[in-house]
Amino acid sequence: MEKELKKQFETACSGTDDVLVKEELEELIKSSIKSGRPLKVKLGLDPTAPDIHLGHTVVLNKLRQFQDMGHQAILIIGDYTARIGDPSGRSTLRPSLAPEKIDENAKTYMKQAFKILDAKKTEVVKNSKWLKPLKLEDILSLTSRFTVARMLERDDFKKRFAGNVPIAIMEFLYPIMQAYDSVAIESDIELGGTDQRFNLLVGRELQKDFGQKPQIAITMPILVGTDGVDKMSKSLGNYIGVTEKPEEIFGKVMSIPDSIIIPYYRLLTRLPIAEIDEIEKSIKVKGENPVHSKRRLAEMLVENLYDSKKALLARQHFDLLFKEKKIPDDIEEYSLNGDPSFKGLKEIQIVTLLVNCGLAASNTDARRLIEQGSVKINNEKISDVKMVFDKDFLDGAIIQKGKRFFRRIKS
RNA sequence: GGAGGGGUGCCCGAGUGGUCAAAGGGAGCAGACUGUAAAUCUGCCGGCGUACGCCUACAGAGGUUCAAAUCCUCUCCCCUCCA
Repeated sequence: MEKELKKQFETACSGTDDVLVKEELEELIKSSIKSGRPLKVKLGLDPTAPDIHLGHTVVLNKLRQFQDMGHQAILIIGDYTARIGDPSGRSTLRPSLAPEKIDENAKTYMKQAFKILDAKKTEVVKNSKWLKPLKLEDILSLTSRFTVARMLERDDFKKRFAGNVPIAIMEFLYPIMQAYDSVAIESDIELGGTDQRFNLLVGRELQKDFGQKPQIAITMPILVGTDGVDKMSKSLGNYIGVTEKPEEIFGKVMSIPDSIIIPYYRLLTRLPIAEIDEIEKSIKVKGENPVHSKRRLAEMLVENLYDSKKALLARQHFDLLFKEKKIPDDIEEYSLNGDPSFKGLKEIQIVTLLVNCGLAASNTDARRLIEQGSVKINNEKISDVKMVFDKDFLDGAIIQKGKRFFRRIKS
């Protein structure tokens, strides 16, 4: 019992940014073990942006850990909140989403989220279920429990208020609605990113007001992107999407800087803390070459999102390409006959070919690449910009740009 | 409403009549080294052309001039100070 408690508690806290309040969490786990009642662990999701990357999975992984310990995961789809449109961030009002669009987004989101979560053990609810029936009097009663000063404690509100950036009254309602979700499902624990800290705490307060035991707020750190500098985001291009191909994911992980290997282990894998500490020690203290840990990480991440077989294949693909410098066999094809600009031609210029098959951005770019010696056809370096090829010769040939871009040419 | 400052290539930023496709840095691409790491070094980094060359570009529209990112006019946008 003591051992189980320690294990669960440590797992719950591992990799977190903050746990409020730790003592209460320990109590909670203890009573759960004693009574055999699983804890309700809540995670709210925003059905406006359905495409998820590893940054989003940090919190999903944490939820999965709870599932694995036998607790109840509850995903809340913020359909009601999304329908109204969140004006957060400047004055631009986000367009309110149509219900069908919300459903569609939620569906794609879940399809991706279930790469991490155990779908069978996840309860999914829409918050319109309890938010929609609320009457104005209910809402007034809810809002009367919070003060403007309290709301202004939230960091972004505070900054906007100080900087004279407008805050819509409605925005104050968002934390309250989210808090009401916790009341509605009587959550024991709510997960979120560091930016959710305030909202999670409001949940605690509201639950207390409703005579419930306040939820534990667990915040997870923001994941740094593959560049090792900025937070992972699609717009910065430093992300790894969960729907990307296994080889792609493996490759991207292999390109991350050494400095973030351990943080990735902590936030993206479900390895026991002790084991991660061990890996860290072997690199930092024993001076082991970090590639080994990185390869293992890459394989694990692919396995998480796909399966062990795909992970193995991805690794083999990688080795083939970079260790043995061989040409992979699943190369994108490019058909000469399918390209109208080559119609009727017997001879094809290398520059045009590079552009048309998508390996070069422009003729100038193509010429540049050739001059710098990065273009190969059938493993032979092309050094002459004016090179012309016979169409028949090109059939089945493999054209390569740099280290990792290939095209198989068909006539 | 008044006064002033500013908008330059993917980003930051220099440039105040020709020598400007526009310094410098970052990002990016390619090469060397390596572990698709970091650091470092080299080359490239608007488009078209084999090339002397041409076209497009310094918020937008006009104008002055042999010549404009640079001067003038108007328009739009941003910032600071005063009321």
